[in-house]
Amino acid sequence: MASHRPVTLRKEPSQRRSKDLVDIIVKATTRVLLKEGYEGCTTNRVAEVAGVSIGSVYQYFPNKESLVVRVMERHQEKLFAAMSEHLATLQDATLEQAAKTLVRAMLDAHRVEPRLHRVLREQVPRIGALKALHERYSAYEPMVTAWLETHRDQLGPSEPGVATWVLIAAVDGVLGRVLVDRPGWLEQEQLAQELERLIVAYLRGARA
Amino acid sequence: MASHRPVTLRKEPSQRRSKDLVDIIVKATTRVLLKEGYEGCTTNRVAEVAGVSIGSVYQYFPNKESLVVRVMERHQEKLFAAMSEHLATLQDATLEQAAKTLVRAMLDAHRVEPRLHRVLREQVPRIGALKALHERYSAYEPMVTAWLETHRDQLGPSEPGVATWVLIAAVDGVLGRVLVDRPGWLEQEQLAQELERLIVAYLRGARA
Amino acid sequence: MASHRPVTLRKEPSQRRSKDLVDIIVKATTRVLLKEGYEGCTTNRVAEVAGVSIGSVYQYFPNKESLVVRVMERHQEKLFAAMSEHLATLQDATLEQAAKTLVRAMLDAHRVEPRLHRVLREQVPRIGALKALHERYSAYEPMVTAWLETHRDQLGPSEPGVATWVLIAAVDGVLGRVLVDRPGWLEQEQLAQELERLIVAYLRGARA
Amino acid sequence: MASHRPVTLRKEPSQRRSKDLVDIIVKATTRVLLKEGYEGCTTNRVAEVAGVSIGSVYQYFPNKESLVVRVMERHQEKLFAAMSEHLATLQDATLEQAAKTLVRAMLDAHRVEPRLHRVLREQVPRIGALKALHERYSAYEPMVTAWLETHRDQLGPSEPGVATWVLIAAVDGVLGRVLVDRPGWLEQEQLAQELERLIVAYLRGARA
DNA sequence: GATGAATGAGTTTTCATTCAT
DNA sequence: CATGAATGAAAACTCATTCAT
Repeated sequence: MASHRPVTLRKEPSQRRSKDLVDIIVKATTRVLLKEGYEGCTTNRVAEVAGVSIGSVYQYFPNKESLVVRVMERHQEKLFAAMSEHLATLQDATLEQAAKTLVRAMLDAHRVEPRLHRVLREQVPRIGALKALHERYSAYEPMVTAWLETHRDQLGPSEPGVATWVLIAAVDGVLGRVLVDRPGWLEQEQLAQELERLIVAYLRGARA
Repeated sequence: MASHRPVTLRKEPSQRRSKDLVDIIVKATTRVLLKEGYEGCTTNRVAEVAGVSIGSVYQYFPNKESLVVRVMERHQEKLFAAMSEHLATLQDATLEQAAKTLVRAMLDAHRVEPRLHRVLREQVPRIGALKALHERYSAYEPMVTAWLETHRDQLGPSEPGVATWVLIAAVDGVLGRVLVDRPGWLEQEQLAQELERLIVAYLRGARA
Repeated sequence: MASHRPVTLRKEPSQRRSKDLVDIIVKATTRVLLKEGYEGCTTNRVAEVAGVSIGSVYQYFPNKESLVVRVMERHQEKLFAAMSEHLATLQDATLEQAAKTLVRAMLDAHRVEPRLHRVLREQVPRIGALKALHERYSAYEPMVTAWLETHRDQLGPSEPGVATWVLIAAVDGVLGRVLVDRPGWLEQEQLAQELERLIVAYLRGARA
Repeated sequence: MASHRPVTLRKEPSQRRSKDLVDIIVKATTRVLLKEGYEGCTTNRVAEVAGVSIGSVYQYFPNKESLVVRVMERHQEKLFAAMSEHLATLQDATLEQAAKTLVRAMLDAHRVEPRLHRVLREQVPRIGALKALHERYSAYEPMVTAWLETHRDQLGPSEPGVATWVLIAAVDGVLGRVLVDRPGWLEQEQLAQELERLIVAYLRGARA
């Protein structure tokens, strides 16, 4: 189904000039992705927007997918940076503070480049890519799990690993849907509060 | 970006023979979607798999998208049927029972044809379609909201409308992620329990 | 180049009902030709507009071209009728009267259904058909030639046969161009006068 | 009816190689147009005859029509060149000389590539194209009008502008018909004489 | 005869990718 | 290294025509 093709750079750009080149191409890909969507994101168009010859694109990127993957990676890095700042303060937080922190972190992540985020989520149809997105996106899971483990006494019956996974999937699911169906809500305090409540309640655990 | 093309049938199949034809074509589309993904789902391939001439496909379907939309609609109908059975019992349920019901309903929906569900979620990149999917998918929201409204006293501070939206987005988000990253979990009791706990806790509401 | 396919009716419609049918189809073809042009004039569209099944169309017309040819023939008949009335009075006319008559005749012919006339001239690309158009269109040439032969003494040096041909081609050329480039002129007296002058002058003949 | 699609080149061929390419394609289009007519002139056939990949055709030509338009333009240029030579001598001509010049000019134009000329006239059914053809074709009208204006005293009652238009339409009509119905006449001196007579007579003006 | 569902060869056009310059 | 002309497989879609009912 998903034929597996290479998505890594053909060669690491070593010199200054080639680094710039790769950068320009990735930025152009982003721009095209935003303006024309995934379907409209043709390699020739990217080259044109980058002001670079199509040959130069293929010098570094083995195929079209690798371009998009690279855009995703860049985006992830930014997300991760945005979240890390928040999550660094997690360790000594109370449950309420932790929830607040996590929500702010994920909201901030979604605010980095919401339109790009949305395009990447919706329009990038390749399975492999989507999975990769999830994996990298969850690179901070361990931080959350760690916190849960050191606060197990205050928590309900869920396993820290599972709870982390469920929590992040849930919050991310809500945010993803907000992005598509209710973009305005991203800036509303009420959304943050609902999500905090969701987290606190779930973690504190209501025994049935 | 998302050029809007018609997605309704060219003409309603009236005779027996044409109804069968449309049915065969939709089934073939499903099969191709499953085996080759959205990108591999070409009109010619669909015709071939359906054992029907390409012209016959275009007799009823104005374009490729309309094929996929039709598959989605069929799937929705099945989902909705699967959920409705469960949700019919909602009205007099306690909070715990309601949570259980909702989770079973959504789990069942995801079990109807999980691989198709996944492909439709992941591989159908067209915005319009995705939104339509959400809308139809949420046709049962009112039932949940209704329940919430009649049990407001047992609930936390969230508005019923908002709570429904958040809840469904959250559970759906988790299930969607399960589908992609942990397909095995669909059959595990633990997942259901976590989700029930999530729902009950959120609704009962933990005041900070 | 122009593959020669049959353009005559499959069978003469004998019964009243079939005559009506053929008539309806031809009228529908005309309508489609006018509204959508030659390219948009598909057999299925014609059948639809005629409110008749496509099978019925092929019952009488062996192929698409034959439809258009039939429209042309009908149009010719009308033209011819329109002209004949005028030309019947030709025999005893003076040169000036004859010119006037000829011009009125051809103008009237072009006024019968100018838009259809134009479409037939411009949009019907088939050589065979065009030639047939010319031939039938010139069915009245003999009348003109006859007049010329009985008034040879008043005329310049041109051969009656050649003069007729040239004259008709010239006037028709002007009118065809008027139809395309200056449709408004069709109703202007000045055009008629210019053409009369052209005819009289040419026939009276200016010896160099 | 006449959907308006772009007919200009996608990009100007700059390098030697691409200029040749465009040239080869246009020539191939001409050849196909001549051999198979407009209907048979498919882009794939053109590419094949040009010995070029279909992709290369679409590199420069946005669609099929633009190919034909380009052929027309080339033809016009040749016509115009052929006529200009003759018409350059018009200014000091007597009426008889002017008529001769005009006829020679138009005859020469029709002799440049009579079969192509005929195909372009007959087989190019698109309205826009036909009008454009007329306009470009009449680029020399002003020269004729200018001559008429400086020789008004020798002329009959017609307005120079109108007279030019009528004259050219008439002669062109005759020649067009010759092309289709009597191709042999193109080389006959008698045709030229008739046309000269037509022109002189009309311009000198026979008052009714 | 009439119907209209079904056909499928044939069109236009795109776009990832290569490779000669 | 960079260029961008050239490639061509493959996609979406049309429409004249047939033929089973």
